[in-house]
Amino acid sequence: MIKEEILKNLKIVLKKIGATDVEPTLEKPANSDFGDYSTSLPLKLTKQLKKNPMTIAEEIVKNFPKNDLIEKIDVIKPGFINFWISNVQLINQLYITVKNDLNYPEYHLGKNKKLMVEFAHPNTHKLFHIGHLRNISTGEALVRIFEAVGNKVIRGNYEGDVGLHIAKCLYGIQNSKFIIQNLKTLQERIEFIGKMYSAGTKAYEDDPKAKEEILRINKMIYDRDPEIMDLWTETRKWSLDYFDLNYKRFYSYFDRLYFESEIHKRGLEISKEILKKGILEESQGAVVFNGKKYGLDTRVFINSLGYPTYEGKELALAEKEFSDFGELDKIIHTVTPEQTSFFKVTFKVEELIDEKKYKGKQLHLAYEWVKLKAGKMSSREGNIIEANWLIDEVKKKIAEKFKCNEETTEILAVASVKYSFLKNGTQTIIHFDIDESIAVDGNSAPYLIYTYVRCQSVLNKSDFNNETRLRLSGFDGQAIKQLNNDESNVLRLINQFPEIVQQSAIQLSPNLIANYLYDLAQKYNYFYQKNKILESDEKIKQFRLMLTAATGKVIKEGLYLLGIKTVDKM
RNA sequence: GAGUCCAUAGUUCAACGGAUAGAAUAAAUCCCUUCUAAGGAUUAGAUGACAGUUCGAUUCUGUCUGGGCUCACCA
Repeated sequence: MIKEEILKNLKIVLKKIGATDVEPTLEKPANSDFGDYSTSLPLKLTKQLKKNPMTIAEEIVKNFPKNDLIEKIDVIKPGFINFWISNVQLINQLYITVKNDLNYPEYHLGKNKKLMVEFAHPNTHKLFHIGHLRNISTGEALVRIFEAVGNKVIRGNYEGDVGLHIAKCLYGIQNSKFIIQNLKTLQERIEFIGKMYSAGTKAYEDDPKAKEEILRINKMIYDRDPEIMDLWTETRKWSLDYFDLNYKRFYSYFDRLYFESEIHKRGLEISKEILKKGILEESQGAVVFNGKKYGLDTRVFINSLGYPTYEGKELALAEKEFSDFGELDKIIHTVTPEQTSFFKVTFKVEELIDEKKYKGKQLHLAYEWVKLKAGKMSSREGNIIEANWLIDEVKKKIAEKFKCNEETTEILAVASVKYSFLKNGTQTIIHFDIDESIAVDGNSAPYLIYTYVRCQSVLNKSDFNNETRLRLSGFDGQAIKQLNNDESNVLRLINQFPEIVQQSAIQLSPNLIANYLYDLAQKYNYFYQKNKILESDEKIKQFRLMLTAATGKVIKEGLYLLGIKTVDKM
């Protein structure tokens, strides 16, 4: 990597001119007039070296080793040094991009190069809504990005299949007098349990008797009472079958599904053990963690009925997750931000249980909500947007506009929705409006995919093949002199791709890749508009075909990292 | 009340402490016998308020204003 090379050289130079204790830094200037990389080191060194920044800059440049990676080094007031990568190097990288598999710089969260990304987290008997879709889009992208930079990543998914929400749903079913055997399709079944959950929730709030009954059902589920088990097992399976279809539709899968039903017993055990050890304490009939001395909230681990809460269960989940796949460097929990207090507390308790095993090993990635522009999404108000419903709506929109076949329409619809989530930072609350939010033009997946298709189309019309690519290995001189601005912009962006991927891993930010791809597509389309490819002189034509091939490859690979498929024809 | 996250064009979003704060969309104008116009070009528009740190602040710190979320037995 050129970046590393420059940094290495800067380090040597700094030592030479007597600057100590400074880590060299390189920035990527927003404005391309300022080179491919730039550093503001001279400005930072003025105090230490007691010289003015321009003098320091000149000194650094004077001592900077000559090499053919760098074409030009500029010093610009008040004290920036700008580096320009040589065309030879850029084209060499372009060649590598087209010819070989893309190679990303590595990034690891620890020595084992192994982590778990825990995501999706739908609860059975409840709707799979657009919030889950954002979660799964984010989680899947993170998994692929971390794999790309050299990690073994385990996909975990913690699904809630016991607890009050289930009891509410089952209560609803028992009181509906509806014969569930009459429900034939999965779709009907899913809609049915959705309605029953709403009915149960309403009864729980409005009717004290119903509440009592629901609590009884809840207890029966925890105790695996035969009287309720059949219904529980059957309806649970409906949900799980449905989730499987969803995961498939969104191009995701999991190495391990964790269920609350499989861990709540152990959660209770652990909570009781650490109560004895004094980590937890009794209070008002419940077992709680008193977080005050750590500046944390007090939270309940065993409720006064003797059942483990979400917190209590989490202890067992952590135990399992950290033992199922050998030693992990990190577990990334992709969960909404209102759980921040919950995770702070459970991480702390786990650390108190076994510092060596847990401390610093977990991270709560608080990705934000998808909110409705007109009010909140709430099951009580019945205005939750189901994930599949949204995709189907977008699909209709795309079918109208693009008139492509079913398979392509499906891919574009999923791509549009995923991309519209992923182009935002994880911390951004998405204000959702069905008419505006899933744009199919502008900064959107169809735009990127269209650009990809355009690249393929050009290549297909050319004689571009392996042989001509190989002939280009000696590509230099003449063509380089003719490199114009449009070509240069695309070329430089293509060179940045591996670094962008690494950055997005470091910052846990898939949106960096999304924005980069959009930038690349824009630059390529501009180039395409202004420059003929197939009708140029042979050498230029070959070079432009290389650019086209690389652009297509990078878009496809970048979209793959975001969990988005491309098509070859639109 | 305490904690936490957030505040950028009309709207929806970008911007590792750097240089002229980028896009999309909405508006106007222009480019189709075309390598896919599902595209491209041009014009106009923004950092909530006040201090501080810094050579330099949208970014860091403090106060204020306005929001979201959380703070004991739901998950």
